[in-house]
Amino acid sequence: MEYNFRAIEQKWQAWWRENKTYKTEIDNTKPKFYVLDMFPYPSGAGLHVGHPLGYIASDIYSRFKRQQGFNVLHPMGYDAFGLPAEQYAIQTGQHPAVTTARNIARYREQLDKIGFCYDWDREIRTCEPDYYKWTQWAFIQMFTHFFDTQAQKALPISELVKHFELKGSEDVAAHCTEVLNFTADEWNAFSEKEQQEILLNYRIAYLADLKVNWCPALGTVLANDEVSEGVSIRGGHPVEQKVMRQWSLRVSAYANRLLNGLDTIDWTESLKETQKNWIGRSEGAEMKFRLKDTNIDIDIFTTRADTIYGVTFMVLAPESELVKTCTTPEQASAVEEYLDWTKKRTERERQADRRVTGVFSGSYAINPVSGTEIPVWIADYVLAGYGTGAIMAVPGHDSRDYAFARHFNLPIIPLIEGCDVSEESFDAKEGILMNSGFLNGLTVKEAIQKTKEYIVEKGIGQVKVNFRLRDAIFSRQRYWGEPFPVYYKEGLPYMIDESQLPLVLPEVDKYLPTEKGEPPLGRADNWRTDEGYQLELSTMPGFAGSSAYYLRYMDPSNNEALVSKVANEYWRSVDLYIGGTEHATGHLIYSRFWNKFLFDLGLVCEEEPFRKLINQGMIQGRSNFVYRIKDTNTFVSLNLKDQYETTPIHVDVNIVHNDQLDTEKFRNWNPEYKTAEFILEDGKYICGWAVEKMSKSMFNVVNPDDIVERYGADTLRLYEMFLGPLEQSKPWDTNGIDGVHRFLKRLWSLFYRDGQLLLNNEEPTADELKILHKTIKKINFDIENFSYNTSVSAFMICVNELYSLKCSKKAILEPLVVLLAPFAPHIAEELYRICGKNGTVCDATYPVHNEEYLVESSINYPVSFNGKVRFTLTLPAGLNKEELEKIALQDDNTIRHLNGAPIKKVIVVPGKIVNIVH
RNA sequence: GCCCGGAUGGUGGAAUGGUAGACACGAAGGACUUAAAAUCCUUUGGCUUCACGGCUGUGCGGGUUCAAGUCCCGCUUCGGGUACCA
Repeated sequence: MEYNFRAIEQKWQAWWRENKTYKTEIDNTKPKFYVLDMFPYPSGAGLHVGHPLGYIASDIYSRFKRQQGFNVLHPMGYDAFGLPAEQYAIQTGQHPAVTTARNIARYREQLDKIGFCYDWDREIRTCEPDYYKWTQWAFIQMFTHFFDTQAQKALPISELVKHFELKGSEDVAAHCTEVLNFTADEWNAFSEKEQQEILLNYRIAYLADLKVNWCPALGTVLANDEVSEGVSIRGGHPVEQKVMRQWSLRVSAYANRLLNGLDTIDWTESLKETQKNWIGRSEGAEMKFRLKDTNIDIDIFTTRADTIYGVTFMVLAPESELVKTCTTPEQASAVEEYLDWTKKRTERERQADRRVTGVFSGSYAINPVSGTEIPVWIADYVLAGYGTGAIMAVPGHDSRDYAFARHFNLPIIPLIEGCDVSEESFDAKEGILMNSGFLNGLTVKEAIQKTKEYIVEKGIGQVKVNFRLRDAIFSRQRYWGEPFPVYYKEGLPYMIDESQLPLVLPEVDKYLPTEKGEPPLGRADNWRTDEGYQLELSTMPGFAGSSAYYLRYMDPSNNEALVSKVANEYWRSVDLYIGGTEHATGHLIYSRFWNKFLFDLGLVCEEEPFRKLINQGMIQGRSNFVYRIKDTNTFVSLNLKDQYETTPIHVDVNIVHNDQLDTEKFRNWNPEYKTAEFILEDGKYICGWAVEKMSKSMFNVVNPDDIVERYGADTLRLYEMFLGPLEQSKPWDTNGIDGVHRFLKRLWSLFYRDGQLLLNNEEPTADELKILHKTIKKINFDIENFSYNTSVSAFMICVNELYSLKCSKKAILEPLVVLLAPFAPHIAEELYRICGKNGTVCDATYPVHNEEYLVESSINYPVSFNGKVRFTLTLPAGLNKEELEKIALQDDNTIRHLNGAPIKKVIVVPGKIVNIVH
């Protein structure tokens, strides 16, 4: 019997399906383990070979944990709402639901071929009403809650209303968009409309006029993490700033908890670092600068309170409300001109063009500490959205202020002893203060502290922590997303009743904005409540559906709740989450926020959703090239190309094997090459190669189906792991896959050769036991450390050694098969049966190594001279230092190497090495 | 600019401070075969030597150590993230 991977894999995939091998239920007799993959967006292109990398890694871990006796939850689903399906719908008129379903079917077919142990009964699709009902439901909860800054948690908005009724805005500890002041009497006298408007200022899901990232090409606003360098991440379209009334989530309220929570989870340092930077906590001081001859204060935020004596001007963001106040009649036209100009600039222009620009407002402010009079400027290097939208400029010690001061000829005062500010500012937070009144002689650190105390004491400021993290804009002017459970009455938003959920996405005639410029839902017939109120026209963004999906897997068909208490308390949180690093500032922030919110409401029992997280590296493409001789249809092999003038041309990597071109296939690949001629080397056409992005246009996309067809799923799984460390980016190179396939064939040949079953019941020798147990030890260690590439080599070494011993003993091979099962489940299942077992190998107990078999009777000692190894000595284990030294020094080789030189020192490390210093 | 990763043969990559290059691909040679595929065996960092062996070698320059790919300092370079965040 040959290793017939096609028959074996089909057989076991069918068997697993029929026997519901991967069905998971709550089982209180077993410890749980939750392994999750970041679910894919089902694109039209299907899976390429890079996608399954993380899925295979998590699959191995799931199977390993199951064999260790855990009850493993390992689900899969689809992040099915999104822009590409909608863009496709605009082009073709096909309903995105149709194309999405088709893409999902294709994904499923591809996934099934790889032999994953997903419990498909738990599959979710974010675009299904049964699923997005809970996304809408969560949104309603966010609307009806506010964030109490004292308690640091979400509380019902009704409690805030109670507070307003009794005390007005006094002593309110609620995270808000802007600080409001009103008395209880005023509150009670407000109209319903006024009250509702005020409450929006506090709700966790709120509607507000915001400066947003507007992407005209996509016809929608985008969140900060969906924009990079002034263009949209999806599609690369320009993004501009625009004020619009939008739904937002008060993520910033959770900034502190999002930051602190990082210390409690097992994520890579680099990912935590990225999140820390994104959250951007900075501790500083807020200070009031009085506008000269007025009673108006300008609030500024600074982390360098110590530099207060070096402030030579102030800058307001162009959008600041104080711009009007500060602008004098003489400067009015110049200021207006500047504001017009900044308004017209897109975010991209602003970022690309770092010229120093700004305008003097005409006003002066008074430094509250030194009493100095300083000019107030307006410039767009100060951002309205951060801090107070105004700064005190210290050109001596801030490079942006320095550039500004130089450009407009404003004074620069050095504040640190010995610093040179003639060419550039001194930004480092170190040194001894000078020119700074009562701060002179202090270190920067001491001075910051002292200034803070001083301003608090004098009532000119307060200590303040600022976060960079912004609230998440939650509206998209698009069709293919979750409808908001919102209707409007007199221009104010209200939630539809929870009993009305899900609010199902309506049909539209076209997936484009209306003539009036409303979002596509404006085209839907009767998009109103039963009472006739207009429903919200925007839909939710991509991250809405992915923010709590891990909870839904725990209890996917529950109609009463997002997740039942029982299911949540059993499965708790994700123990291992594997996915790409590109979600560091989007999904992984939003779902942590969402989970914390649900935690505050007592709906989930764990505050952090993902206990351990691993980022699999990106699989890059490896392109192949052929070299066409200029103006001909003749192609020259790689190593001969320098003799001609050639043009490199991308060639489909699927017609190249080990860099050798299949010239016949090449002729058929494209009619243009039908008559191609080749100049060969050694009878072969060798292609050049380069590592590039995996994409259709580079002809380097490799489809997992093709690999499965040619080598089988087990080979694909092993090979993806064998490529290199999981977390490292690496090019996909099919060269080398033969080695992994050969390994499986060789393993098979320990059982069957030339049609003969070799498997026997003979007693294993000590050597054979040592090989097995050494492998068990190594594999267990490697799996726990996610070092799957070295596991695969360990399996190869094991099989090679057993092969050379001609070992076909069941006592050795059966545990080996169980050990291999997480990596190559199909062949393992088949061989397990050949060993005479009945159940599935998935439930076979994972082997544990026995140290007794690993004891070495002799040790190979390298003997080195001045650290250079010259020869080795094979000596019995258990010799002590003195014995080892004596033997080594007496050895002929030692005498020869020393050649009479005196010995200075001998280092002996028992079990390791002997080093002779001379 | 800042932050985080990398850099080891022709290639992918191994190596708790202790024999650098495990394992695999590729290449070369050989066995089997009418032939090919498959399989098996041998060699394979570079230089040098008939050979034993020697020299050299983990991006570059220093250092610590009996011993450095591994630790420390200073660079070079390639990826990734982030960017007027005061």
